[in-house]
Amino acid sequence: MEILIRNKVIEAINTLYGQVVDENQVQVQTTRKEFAGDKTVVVFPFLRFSKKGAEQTADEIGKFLVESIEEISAFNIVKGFLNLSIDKAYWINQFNQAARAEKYGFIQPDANSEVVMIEYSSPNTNKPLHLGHIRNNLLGYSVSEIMEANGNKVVKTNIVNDRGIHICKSMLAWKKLGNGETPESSGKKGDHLVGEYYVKFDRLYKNEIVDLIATGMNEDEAKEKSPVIKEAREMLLLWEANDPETRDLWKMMNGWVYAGFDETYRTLGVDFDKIYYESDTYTVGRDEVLRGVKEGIFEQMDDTSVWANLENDGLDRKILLRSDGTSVYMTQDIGTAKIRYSDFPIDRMIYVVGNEQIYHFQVLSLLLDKLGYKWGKDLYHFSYGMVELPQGRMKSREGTVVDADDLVAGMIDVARKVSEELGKLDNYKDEEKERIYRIVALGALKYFILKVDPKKTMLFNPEESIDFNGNTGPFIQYTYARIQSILRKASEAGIDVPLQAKDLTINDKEAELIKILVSFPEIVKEAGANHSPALVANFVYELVKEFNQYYHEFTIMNEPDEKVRKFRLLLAKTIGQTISNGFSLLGIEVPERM
RNA sequence: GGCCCAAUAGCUCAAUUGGAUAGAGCGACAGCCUUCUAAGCUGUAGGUUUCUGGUUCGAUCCCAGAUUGGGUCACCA
Repeated sequence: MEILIRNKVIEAINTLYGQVVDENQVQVQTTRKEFAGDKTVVVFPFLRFSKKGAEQTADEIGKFLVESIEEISAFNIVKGFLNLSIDKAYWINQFNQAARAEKYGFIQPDANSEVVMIEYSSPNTNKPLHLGHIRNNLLGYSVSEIMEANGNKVVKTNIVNDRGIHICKSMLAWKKLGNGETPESSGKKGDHLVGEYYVKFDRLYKNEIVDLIATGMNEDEAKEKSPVIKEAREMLLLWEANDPETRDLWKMMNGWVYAGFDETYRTLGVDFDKIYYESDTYTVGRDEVLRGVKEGIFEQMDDTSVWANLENDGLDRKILLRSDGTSVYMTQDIGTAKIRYSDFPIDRMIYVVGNEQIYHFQVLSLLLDKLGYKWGKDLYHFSYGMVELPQGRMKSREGTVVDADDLVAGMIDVARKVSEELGKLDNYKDEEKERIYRIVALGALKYFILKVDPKKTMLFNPEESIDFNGNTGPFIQYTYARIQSILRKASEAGIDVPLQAKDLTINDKEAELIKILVSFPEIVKEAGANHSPALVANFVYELVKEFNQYYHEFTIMNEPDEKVRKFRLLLAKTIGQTISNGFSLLGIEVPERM
């Protein structure tokens, strides 16, 4: 409709004033609620063509549009804004399209669809997942769903950083202090257990530094000379040299971590189509770097370390291989990229990684380009903002890291408490109750995180638990549950919900609801273009808020006019479906009752 | 210090990408359950959109500068 209006406006200006205007000079937008009308054309930009006042120009264009577009029945003018009224029949027709489709607003991928690979999560195997990872995982999963709803073939991928000096640190601490402790022997979740040893290493290291400084060494030197850090470095060399004992220990401890991660991923409801491990890709990266040296793209120093000089690209020098020959993060990312492109026919690559790594991805993009990969230049770094606590950034040293598992468990406790107080589920089996608590708890957490613009830094206050009232996941789930309750009542009463609405008049509130509802396809598209789950979240909230007012103001089941009653049932059902579909894009489930 | 990013109600976030009187939730205050689930609905209070200039018919949005906060510039990841 907006496109039609835009074209007709261009036509109007051409016939009325003999001028050709560019398509993007014509602004058509939904009319703000406080004014009469459905669509608004901003006429200010056309005044220089008409050489007339705003009101008169609007009037002339308005008359033209009423004549040339059948669905436009009337218009009004406020200042330079031309508000067009569109027939309710048009909206009912639009509504029927929404009611008819099972996945309204979604585009099915086909053979010609682009293949989009989305990397997210990418944990290190030396510590458990925390709140920052949660934002990453939820965004990654949701963006994947959104891209798929936009008709792309999506491959969700995860690169596990399973090797490197940081992994050796936990291994070393476990070897020194572990006494053979395992997840089984201690009853601890594997990733948490390994995380404890990473912290223990840090403590050892710090103590050694303090001791060395006491002997008169300066800090930098102490950091280099500490025996335990030297041991860790030796361990990394042993690991890269395939030392069996080191490899076995590594495999065992990583195994514990993976079991822990799997559990957390399952709880969060995220998954992957293909998981890569840095231990498999870093050698490919190293070979690529060495090829770069041979071809004169990178330079090797006398100490054998390899560097990329990006000063001509406005960046710095970047190390690619250490003097001891071991790889760094960047080396691995080069290898992973190469392998991925040979595994899949990737058209677009999206990295869901925090904005602290903007520089890293600028460099990666350049390096891949220099190595001759044509896709290097247009990799997309989906750079999201940090999650901060009221005191600022999470710091493991200060023990302020919010653990992912603890957070989810805490949310479930709150959901249980709230639900028990309300007592609406008293007649249900414990198993069913627990299932609903989980849905609601995760709905609260996910919505809380996904409703904010991914680019922005967001604040999380662990002191105040996430709300269940107002603009929240549970509020939306609750509305969905109420709709299902109505539909159950209708079904019990033997009322069939019609498939289409026809031959009826709708009230203003219903028209308003339909207008919001039918904007969903546009929202899905925008969310895809902007990689923004927040747009979907805001849409669903607006829809639900409007529906709750409607629910309060009008009765559905008790409506005496059968035709109206049936239409309202269809309206409620369609809105329920859209809530569910919208939430599915966020990875949030909806309960049938709560 | 160089570069990058942000700043909107007491708090957490929106604002159709330059449009109309800047909106929600939380918190505060006042109402609404004999009525399809009150995790709901209604109302009141709350704003010099950090500041100063500029561009424009029109600026929360674009530009310049300042202030404040954050990120990043490692043989860490």
